[in-house]
Amino acid sequence: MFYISLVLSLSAYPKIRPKQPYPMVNKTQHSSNCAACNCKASIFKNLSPLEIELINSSRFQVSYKAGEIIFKQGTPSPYFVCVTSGLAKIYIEGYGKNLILALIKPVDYIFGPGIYVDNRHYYSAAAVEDCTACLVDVTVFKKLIRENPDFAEEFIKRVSLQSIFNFDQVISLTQKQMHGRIADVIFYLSDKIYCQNPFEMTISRQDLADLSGMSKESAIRILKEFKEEGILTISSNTMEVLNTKQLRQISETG
Amino acid sequence: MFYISLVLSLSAYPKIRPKQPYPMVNKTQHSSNCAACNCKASIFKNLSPLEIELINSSRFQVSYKAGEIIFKQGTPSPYFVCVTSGLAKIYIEGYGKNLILALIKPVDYIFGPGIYVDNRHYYSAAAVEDCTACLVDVTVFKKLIRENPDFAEEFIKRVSLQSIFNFDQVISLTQKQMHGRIADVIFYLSDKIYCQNPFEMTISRQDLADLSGMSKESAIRILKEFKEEGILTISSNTMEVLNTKQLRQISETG
DNA sequence: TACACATATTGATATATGTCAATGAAGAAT
DNA sequence: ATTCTTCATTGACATATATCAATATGTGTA
Repeated sequence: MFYISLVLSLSAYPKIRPKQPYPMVNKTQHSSNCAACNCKASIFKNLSPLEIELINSSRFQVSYKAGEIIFKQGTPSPYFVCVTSGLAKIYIEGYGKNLILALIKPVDYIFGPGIYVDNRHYYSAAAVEDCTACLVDVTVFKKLIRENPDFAEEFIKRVSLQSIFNFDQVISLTQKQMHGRIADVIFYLSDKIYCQNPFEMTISRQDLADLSGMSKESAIRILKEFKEEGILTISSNTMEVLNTKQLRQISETG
Repeated sequence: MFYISLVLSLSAYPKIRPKQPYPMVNKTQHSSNCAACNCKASIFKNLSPLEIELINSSRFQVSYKAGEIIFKQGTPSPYFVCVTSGLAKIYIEGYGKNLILALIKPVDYIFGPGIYVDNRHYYSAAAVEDCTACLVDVTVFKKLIRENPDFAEEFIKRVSLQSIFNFDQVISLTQKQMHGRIADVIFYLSDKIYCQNPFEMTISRQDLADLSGMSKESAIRILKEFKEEGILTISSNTMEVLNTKQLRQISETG
């Protein structure tokens, strides 16, 4: 499905975050100015210095520990969330299980479709690794959409890209068997999220299952088969794809 | 993902189109002016008379016979398509089978996500019943998005509504069993598309299967079970839901 | 160290669902 | 009418996948 949300992943994943606990900082703290920030989401590239300052003035920073919920499906949604470090997931809470729509890494944003409808979240978001994020008031965001056509166009473009990504996702979920779906998720992780080949999977097996729309046990079994066939190795959550070509073929033959 | 596309369904379905063959009119023909047209898509409500005229001047009308392809996944996409009569479907051609993302009825539009990306279609569209449609040059559409913030905001709102619809669709497809999925499709047809209770199903069983992500045979079997349980009746493609409450429960229990 | 707890793994089993093949029914074309 | 073609229906069967239960592994804490 279909396609899906207003989230984008365009930048490279910098470095795997060590699992050391962060100090909890949940109070508002204006850190360095947006204009000078190297964690600025690329969607803001078309904004003037004045407009950046507008974003900056309504912005505040929050830290989340791994596992913490960032926002919950059904709740009101007054913020544009920009993930500046760590890894988060957005997921729909369905009938007894979750479907992960995407993983969000720095510097990407989370901006649900409810904001232009009824100001509610239509999916939940949670920190997979310890995260920091900048929150921006949506009214500022909407104001800029109205006032800056380049920004509006860029936004629509990103929404469109996300739709296209989601088309592939729905087809994978509804028309491929488990092997193909797991293959797709592995490519998503290695190419789009961790962007390395031997990569440390900071997501759980349950998350892997929620990404591929199957039970945790099934996901584990497929992984085991892939190991036995020499397609990949896993040791203590570090996965390496050994036979990309074969994995690609599994993805394509469903 | 469902989650998916830039299509919207807001208006009521007027009347079931009889299956008489239309005269094929595939040449350009400017019919009556947009400004006076009662088939105007509601997304245009915020446009000034001057802007409406801009749409009108770049617009032309086409007829499609049932079964004909309107456009094909992968091809370039220079038009905004507004369905003015009949019924169309948009569908992704996946691995051996299709997934219908939505049915499009008058007066709704088809406007794929590729238009702001690489100008290609990411799904196909075909006439289910005989159709007429108005095509508008996308450059005109994009120009209006840039120049009229109300129109841009309305457009984003509709894209968002579609995303939300697609969330439900993906959850239905990936987390419900066949009975629940068929129930969802029946509600979609009776509440959103035909908008009547005894309604004539102008879509085929294959379409029904492609809407619910299962094989044609399975879809037929579930329908048969529903008939046997007295939930609905079908005679010569006229379906009537007899026990809405039970059908709703089947939808919710997956 | 030992315990408690969460997460990962494995096996056995039930079942939901697709595939294949055959038959029937309804139009369209001759 | 009769043939032809497409679509709908039904049954038999194979299998992909979830569920349940048991065990293992790891991780933080007292």
